[in-house]
Amino acid sequence: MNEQNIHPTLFTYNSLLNGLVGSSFIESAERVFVAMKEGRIKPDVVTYNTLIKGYCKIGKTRKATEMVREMEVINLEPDVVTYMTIMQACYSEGDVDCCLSLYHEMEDKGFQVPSHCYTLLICGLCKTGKVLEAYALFENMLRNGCKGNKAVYTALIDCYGKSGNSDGALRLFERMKMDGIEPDEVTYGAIVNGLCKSGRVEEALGYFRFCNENAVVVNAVFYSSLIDGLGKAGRVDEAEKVFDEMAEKGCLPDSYCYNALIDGLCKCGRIDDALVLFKRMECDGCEHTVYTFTILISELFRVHRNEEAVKMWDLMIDKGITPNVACFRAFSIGMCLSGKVARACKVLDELAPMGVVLETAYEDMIGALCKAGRVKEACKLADGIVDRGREIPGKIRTVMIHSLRKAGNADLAIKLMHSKIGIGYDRMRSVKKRVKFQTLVDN
DNA sequence: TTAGGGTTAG
Repeated sequence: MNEQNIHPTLFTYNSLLNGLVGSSFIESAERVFVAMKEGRIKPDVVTYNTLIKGYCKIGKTRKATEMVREMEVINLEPDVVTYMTIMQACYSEGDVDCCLSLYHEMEDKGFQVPSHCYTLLICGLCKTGKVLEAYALFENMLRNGCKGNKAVYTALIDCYGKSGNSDGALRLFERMKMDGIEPDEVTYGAIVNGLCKSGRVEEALGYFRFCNENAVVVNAVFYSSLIDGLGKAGRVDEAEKVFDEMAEKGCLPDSYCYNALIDGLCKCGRIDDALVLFKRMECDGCEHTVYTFTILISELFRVHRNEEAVKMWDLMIDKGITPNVACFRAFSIGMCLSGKVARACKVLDELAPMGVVLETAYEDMIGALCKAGRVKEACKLADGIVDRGREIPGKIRTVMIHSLRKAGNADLAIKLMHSKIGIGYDRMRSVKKRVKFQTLVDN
């Protein structure tokens, strides 16, 4: 046996490292890595890439990036795999800017940019709604000899649809087929969603029929878009039919489907049917979500069933569902307009210790009151907010001015702009004369 | 021995 067979080779080390990283034994991998650096066989680019993958896998993208710098220090050139590993991690974290800068770095270094790199960039840009940049990169991708793929086309189609350009989406759809890429249920889902969002429900139904006739199995995402589109177009009876049909076809409605139908029923004034479906949702084993509650709370307030709306809110909190900004907006606006401004503020205070911070809450409440012409109550609320030191007076003042202007009350907005209301009160809340908002409507 | 993507909501 020669020496090479007795001692572990670089290949052995790297394989060992890969196994450890694959099982998320990162600390053991680090020990092996240190041993390599101190030993006879020095780490190579594969060693580094493997460890970088390990860091990315456990969410330590920063540490992974530091490893690249370490490579540069020892004159070990990072390769395409190094860049792609980190880019994949950035993509998973939703950091498209990081992906872009890695891409530019690769280009600067003269690397052959892999097709998957373009895929990640285009999908990332589409997710953030940057349709033009995404399309420009798509053209780059083709120019550089890469072929379009299902994910790229679907992401672009979805992004075009969401930006209100369904015609652009349909053109890409045709191009995709010409390119020899077969659309699947996800692609059709994106098409249907885009069409529904721009009110082209009839065409969406056409694609639905096409899928049914051509053995394209429609999934719950597709159904939810269609149910939502039909409901928003006031065709809730058809939405109900589609909803029932999906279960018959063995596709269980998920919370998106329930919420879309509940919303459609509300929009058609069938709140009681919506409440029945709300109960059925739970019985069918489908969890209520913050969206379910938001839809129902808004609608109950809208039809002045205020008590029930409040009960709905309490039920949500009892169930441990955390309200988001939109949900609290629906609740607080309803409360303000039904004259319970103080109660809405109290609820907001109670949410803070639960770790729920709703940044625009006061703006929404002041805005709703101004819009309803209830400026006096808006002023009282504004004073209350400043009294409790919840916001700096200057910000509340700006909010009031914007709200008044938006509500068409330009006279009061100008009066507030030129007055000293809210000013003269410093951030340290030392006692200083402060002119109350209330004085705006007192005389 | 090292990198893999896309669709749903007020």
